Amino acid sequence: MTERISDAEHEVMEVLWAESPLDAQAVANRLADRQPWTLATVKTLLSRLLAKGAVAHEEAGRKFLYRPAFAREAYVAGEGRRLVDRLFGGKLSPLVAHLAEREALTAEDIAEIEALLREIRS
Amino acid sequence: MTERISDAEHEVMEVLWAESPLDAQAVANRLADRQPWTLATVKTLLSRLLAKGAVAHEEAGRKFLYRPAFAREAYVAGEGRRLVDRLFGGKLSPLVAHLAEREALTAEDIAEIEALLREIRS
DNA sequence: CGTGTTCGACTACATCTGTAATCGGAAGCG
DNA sequence: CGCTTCCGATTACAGATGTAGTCGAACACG
Repeated sequence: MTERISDAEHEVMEVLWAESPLDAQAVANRLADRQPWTLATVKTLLSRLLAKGAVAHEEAGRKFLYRPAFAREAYVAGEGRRLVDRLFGGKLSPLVAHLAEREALTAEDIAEIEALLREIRS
Repeated sequence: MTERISDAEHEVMEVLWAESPLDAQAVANRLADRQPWTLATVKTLLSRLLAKGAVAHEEAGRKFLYRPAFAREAYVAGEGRRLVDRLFGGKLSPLVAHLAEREALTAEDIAEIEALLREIRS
């Protein structure tokens, strides 16, 4: 939403986008192989996300089930826009140019993007 | 460099990338129409950037002249990569797809990117 | 030479972030 | 009905960040 999501919080969001609703314990479990956080840490992050309105919780007995408050698509689009605005004056082509120049897009990547553009143009 | 640059610090970097070397006062002046920061704030940001190794200073009499320690190109490429990694599993095409879908690229934008890709492919 | 000006350096302080421990109440076990 | 356990809520605390004031030294002006 309007509130910015930090890196650590983002990790939690990814888990919930992959599967939800989940309780705190479950979220911590899915995070286990990516991050060395304790359950307490995950709980804190969930609370903060809740306060920021990035996740919603639903009471299930004595515990909460958390789910994202918006789709990953929306988040990703927002972050992408933010970056493109900050670094490329809002224009997409320079981003493509930069990454392309430095990262050597595979032929497949190029084909994919070209197909995309063709579709948009029509 | 390895050190992350914050949003406020980034604003300062932009000024220096546009023109350098500049002393603190000059940087504050160029920032004036973008940010309501006082000279003191700008000085703090410059010190932090110095500590992070993002700018270098050269003594000129009793004052310092600051200049970026690396090209904007490098910074931009790094940030772009960071975002693409975090949000798109390192693949560029989904980013293009998302932005394209939501932002309605102009015909010109599309042509530009296509030209770019054609060039890369060859 | 004295005094106001100008710098950078240092200090300040609230908020956000990363990371976690503790506390009080509810639930379950015996 | 007690004791253990599990949960969310509260508290903790260091480092980063946004934003800025103060201090001591060097200069410039008169």
